[in-house]
Amino acid sequence: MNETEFLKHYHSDDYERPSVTVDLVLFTICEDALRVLLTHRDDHPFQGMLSLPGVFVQMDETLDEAAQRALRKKAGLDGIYFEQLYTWGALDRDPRMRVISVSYCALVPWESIRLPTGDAAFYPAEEVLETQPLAFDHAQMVRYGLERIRGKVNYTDIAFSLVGEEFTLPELQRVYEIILGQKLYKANFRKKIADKIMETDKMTSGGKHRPSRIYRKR
Amino acid sequence: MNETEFLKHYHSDDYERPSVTVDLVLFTICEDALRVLLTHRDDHPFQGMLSLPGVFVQMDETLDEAAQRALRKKAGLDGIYFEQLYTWGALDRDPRMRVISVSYCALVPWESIRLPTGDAAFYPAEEVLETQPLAFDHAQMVRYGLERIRGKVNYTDIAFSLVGEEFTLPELQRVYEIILGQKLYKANFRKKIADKIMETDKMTSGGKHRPSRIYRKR
DNA sequence: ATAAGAAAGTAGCAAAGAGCTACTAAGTTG
DNA sequence: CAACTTAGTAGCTCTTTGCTACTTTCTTAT
Repeated sequence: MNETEFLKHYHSDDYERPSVTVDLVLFTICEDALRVLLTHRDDHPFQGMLSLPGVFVQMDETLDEAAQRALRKKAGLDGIYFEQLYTWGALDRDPRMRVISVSYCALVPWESIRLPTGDAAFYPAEEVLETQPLAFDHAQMVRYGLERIRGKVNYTDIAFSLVGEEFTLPELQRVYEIILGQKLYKANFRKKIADKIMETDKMTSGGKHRPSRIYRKR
Repeated sequence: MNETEFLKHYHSDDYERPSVTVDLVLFTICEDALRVLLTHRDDHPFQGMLSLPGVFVQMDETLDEAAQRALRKKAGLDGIYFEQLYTWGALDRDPRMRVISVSYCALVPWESIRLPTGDAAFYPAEEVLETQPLAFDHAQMVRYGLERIRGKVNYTDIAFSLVGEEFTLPELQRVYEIILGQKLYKANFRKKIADKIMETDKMTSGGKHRPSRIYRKR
């Protein structure tokens, strides 16, 4: 039996299959806090609770494509940084049926956000985790996302995904501080990121104190 | 409509669903190299090529449970270290049908291995990746697994999962060197892991030179 | 005008960690 | 008992990080 023959006779309907979804942990920084996009659930299960935006994975799209579709559909965003986080497969994570969910983390500068229709809004991540339960296992996903960016901020460039194309160093430092949850020393910070940035000839203006130089990512 | 009512009326058969598998990247260290468990494929597709052991995820098991089942069934192993790696969802990764695969990485000391029946064997990971293609996207999975343990070896305890309960420091150092692909300085290495180990009162014997002290993980 | 206040940006020391070399210790083999 | 080999330690140097103190440049109040 050659390969063509084999494929012809192959039956793929022998087993029951789980549904697969992609859930999105979309972070931004606003008002000195990491915020995560959440929506109120209208329907059972977990009616009235907050949950992450998600989509079912279609048969003709990859996981990354499903994540991009979710970003576009639920947050009106395109072309921003995202990465796969973890895949969740507890039996009862959705009481309706077996659903396996691939979580994705995405980062966007606050200034790029134009929230579309619907009640989706950005909630302070730490605070919302402490004060209320989220639908499904979404609290675990948010925690996992926070861990991931905390773990990666020091040895990757992900922090730049949370500021615009042009930024000042105090602004960028604030991003690091919010992610890490601690104050950093100005001088050390600048030494560390010196090779990742390019200075422009522009300065901020209109502020109340000394203007700050504007930089771009190298 | 209350929640019970809702669940009763919920239809979960409206969408076509992908199959979900778990593929296992099982590493051990033998003959001064990281080796990965592979089997020869008997059937199409990729007949005759090497592939990772894998199982379909059943409706009554979690992803971790599926990974444990694969470990038990394909390698006769139980209770060893494993962690989820990444989930692969390319449309054509399996030509028969849409299959999404959750890859897991597992580590086992060479001395714990009793390979069961079948042709499964441990191949030097780097070498096999360079010399022949693997079935499906399994080469990517192996590469991802290698990256993961290289990335984690310096800030976690995963290296201990590749030695037995009792080990000497030259032996443990060799594990680090093989994972990182470079020689390490004895003195530095010992400083770095000093707080992770406990010395026993035992020494190696029967060797050709000075005996080495035997340690355990703290 | 000029001083005070506040944030931006820099200089430089101290402490800690990593890189490296050279030594001593304890076994086996000829 | 000398030579060899591997185990284990001491200690220097160099780089990085932690931290403090300073200078610079703007706004605001007097």
